[in-house]
Amino acid sequence: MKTVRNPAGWPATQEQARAAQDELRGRVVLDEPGPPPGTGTVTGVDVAYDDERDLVVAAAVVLDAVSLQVVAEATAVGQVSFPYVPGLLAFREIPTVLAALDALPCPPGLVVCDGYGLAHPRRFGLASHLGVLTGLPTIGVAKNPFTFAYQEPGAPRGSTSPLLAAADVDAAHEDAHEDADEDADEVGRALRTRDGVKPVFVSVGHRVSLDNACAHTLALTPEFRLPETTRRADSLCRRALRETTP
DNA sequence: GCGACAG
DNA sequence: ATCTTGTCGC
Repeated sequence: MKTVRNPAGWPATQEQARAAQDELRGRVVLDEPGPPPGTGTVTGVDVAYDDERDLVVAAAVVLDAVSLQVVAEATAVGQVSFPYVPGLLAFREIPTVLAALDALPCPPGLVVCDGYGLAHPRRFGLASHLGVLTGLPTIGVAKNPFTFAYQEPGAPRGSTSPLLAAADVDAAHEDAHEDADEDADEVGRALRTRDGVKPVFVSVGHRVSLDNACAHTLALTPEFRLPETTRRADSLCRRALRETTP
């Protein structure tokens, strides 16, 4: 496990980071359904921080999509090079996550991120960003709704409700249709993965439809609220952080 | 101006 | 994210 360096030209300021998002956003592919749920492999990525030493450890864990058994895993260590700013999470996590993905001995298949994709202030969250940089199909599964409005889904597992972002009133030309409920965009879904338990917040990253993103998330939550991919990656990067003693 | 704010 | 005791339940 070797330490990572940022890609050349990686943004150093918030202004550069927002500009990078605005430019890369156009490369997101939204018209592909993505791999069918229950086929191939699914990979979870997550990171853990050491504030004392400004270290970040990333983990990538590949699961068989049917058995959810671990097929492969890898970790990477990096220096934290960006502060936590809501909306700019990717610039803190992605360089080390890329290194962990590179260290895998097999293709990742669908990548499940801890955070957002389209459900983002500039429609370019962590999952979208990772997808554009790798070309891989990605989705985001977040634990919190951020600032997006949503109705509480029904109590049974599998229930959903749209995550709504206020539409751009200036560009929407709402006058063209008088229908109600046309003044908001569905940027993701609140998805109940366990009966009566707080939902997770699913959004598309890259090259996956929202329906498929939700189906994958349900297939990954036979027992717990969070996807098995996220749980495995979370425990691995925490363990790797504990065992990192420079 | 003030509050809210993925991880 | 991370800091943390006990507790309830399978």
